[in-house]
Amino acid sequence: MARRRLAVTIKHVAADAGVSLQTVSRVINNEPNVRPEMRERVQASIDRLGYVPSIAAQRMSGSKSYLILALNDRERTIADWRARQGTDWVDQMLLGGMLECAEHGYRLIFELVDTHEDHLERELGAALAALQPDGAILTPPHSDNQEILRILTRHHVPYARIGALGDEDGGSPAGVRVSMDDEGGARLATRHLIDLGHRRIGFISGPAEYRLAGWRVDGWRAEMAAAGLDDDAWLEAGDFSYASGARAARALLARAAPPSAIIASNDQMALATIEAARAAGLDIPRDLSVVSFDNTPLVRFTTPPLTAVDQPIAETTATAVRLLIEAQREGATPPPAALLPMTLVTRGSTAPPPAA
Amino acid sequence: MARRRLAVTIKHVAADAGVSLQTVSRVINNEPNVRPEMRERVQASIDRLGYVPSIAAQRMSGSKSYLILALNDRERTIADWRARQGTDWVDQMLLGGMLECAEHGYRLIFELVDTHEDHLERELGAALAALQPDGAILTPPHSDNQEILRILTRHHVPYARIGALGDEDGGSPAGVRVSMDDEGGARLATRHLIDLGHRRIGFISGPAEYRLAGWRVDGWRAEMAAAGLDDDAWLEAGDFSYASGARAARALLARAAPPSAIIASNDQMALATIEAARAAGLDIPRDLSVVSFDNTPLVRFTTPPLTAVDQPIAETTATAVRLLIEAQREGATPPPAALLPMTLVTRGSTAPPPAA
DNA sequence: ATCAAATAGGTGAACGTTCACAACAAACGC
DNA sequence: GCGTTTGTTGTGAACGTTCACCTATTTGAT
Repeated sequence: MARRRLAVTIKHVAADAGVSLQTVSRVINNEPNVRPEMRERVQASIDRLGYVPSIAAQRMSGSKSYLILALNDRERTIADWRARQGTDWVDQMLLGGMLECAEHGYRLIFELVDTHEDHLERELGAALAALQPDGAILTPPHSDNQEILRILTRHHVPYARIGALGDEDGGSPAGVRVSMDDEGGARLATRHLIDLGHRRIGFISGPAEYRLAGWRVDGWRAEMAAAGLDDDAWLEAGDFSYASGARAARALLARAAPPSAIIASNDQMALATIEAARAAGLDIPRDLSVVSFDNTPLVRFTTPPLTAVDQPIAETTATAVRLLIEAQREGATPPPAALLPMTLVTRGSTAPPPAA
Repeated sequence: MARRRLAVTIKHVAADAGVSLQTVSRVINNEPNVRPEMRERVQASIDRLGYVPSIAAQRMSGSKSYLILALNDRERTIADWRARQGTDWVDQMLLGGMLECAEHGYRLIFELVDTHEDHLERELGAALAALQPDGAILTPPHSDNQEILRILTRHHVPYARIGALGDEDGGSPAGVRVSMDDEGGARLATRHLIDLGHRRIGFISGPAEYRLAGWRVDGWRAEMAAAGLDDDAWLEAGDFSYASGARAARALLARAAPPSAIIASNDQMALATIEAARAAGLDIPRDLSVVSFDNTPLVRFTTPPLTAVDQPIAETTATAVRLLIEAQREGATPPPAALLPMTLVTRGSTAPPPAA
């Protein structure tokens, strides 16, 4: 089972170029105080031998580990995966983060921990001690988990919190924040419908415990008010599930003055809305316009394909990674927070309202 | 910027327990020749101090890195991600592999490399040298890329090839193989329809260059033949795209004796089949039964929800990881290949054929 | 009782890299 | 011309762990 040394190390390069280890190290890390001709000679040796520094050894001697952890809850992730739903954000998140990492020579590690109180400290601590990452990325609901922030701080691991728009991170100034503009997205959708001529625009909200659900309602309300339209008459509560969306859509369509357009706070509820409308004999978009939120692959294959507000999920993680890495360069003070805009993807489910 | 030493190391444990470093190391790695009472005492110190071995240091001294690479093509991955399609397998793959890794104290790293000839050697080599992983997982089409296999072999990194069912890996016996039983899945779907009473069962195939597409056709053919049914009359070629599925479905439905059931080789073509049938005024499942392949989240939200053959994607990666890790234990000789069964998920799109 | 083998534990070096510091040369101020 | 700064290179130790080897102690066979 001899799996021994054939890797080319810094020593080989040093010998080949006829310089000391330290000089090679300086070239690798782009440090100053190396004569250009020397630098070239060393670089030539590096290229010729195909030398690549060992991350393990670098980490050992106090340098970076070039690893960034993306923290996720083990149980929830497993449950989502078993149910084959709701994990779509995972690959977008991952890819966004990974590509940005790769860009800078870092690696993203998707770390699953048990976030229950009695295991969190041990599991997260173990992961941090074992990998010694250069940063961590937190997604909701962990972005607001004070215990996690505390542990990260104790281990001196800088973090980026995603989707935590609030300023309430009183005692934890160590992290950067990256958010999506949920309110702006809702405004986009609402304005699009108003521009098409709609006056009665229904809204199916998400569960109150999700702060982003509230922001989406806020955006719709603000735009309705700006256009002088009554809003509260057409608000129905959902909880992001298909069933709740169907219920809310039926309730809206049963109104004395039913809306000519409906915005659903996520894709599943939008799909439910389509079905409910179809069951009521309505044609989309002739009789009813529907706008969705999230823009998962689901909504491109409905009939008609759904107009949807697109969340920049991948960009969010990418931004988090970038801010984290930039913060490592000493002297740099990156902005403590970033807000990413949402966009509206117009497809076939929206049209002017039926001539009344 | 002092980011210095507060980590608890093996030295602290040794001092605390009053033994040598080596003894602690023996306890950590469950090696023999330690008295039970000694082992207990050391373990107690470990627990009390919350010690976790540093993976970087372990790797340094010739032990494992506890990292497994999941190789993917950078360009294709990025393209898929941009298009927001076809990446669903990514998270299933990742999660399956990651959970299995976590189970054994390993980590899965999703590594994107440029697989174009002139960059492959350098990029892959750099990744292997930098991370020194204990194994690599290859998915189609990389499973059959001889250049990749060669590089991995040269770096002494064991690998698992997914979806490479063939025995044609002449000179590369170092790897294990994990495949899904595409043929068996197609047989399941076909038999299900036969059991429901269908006699004319159409099949929409995938592109010929995908070997799995051929295996699916084989399964359908075998089962049809076993039931004494004519097959070739109801085979239409598709290429996994929505458009090709629509074309194939229309062709099938236009036959003089149209099929009472259609199996599509993937989900997108199944969706297209539904639309084509609906456009032709057919009710599903009353007039036409439809079975899909892949079982992505898409098909749970159609009307009706689709009966589908489920691919054990996550289980595939998990198995690959398990075989890879088991192979590390010396003396162990894991099976060189595993074949995972597919299952049929019965939903609302299949029913007995209309009484003729 | 004697000697060989097995078991339990310890010691120093090694892994590949960077850090702190020393050494030397060149450039600068006066 | 002399001390001082600045730039360039080298040296030895350190990081945290395991490996190879060594020394006791215990066990067992004769």
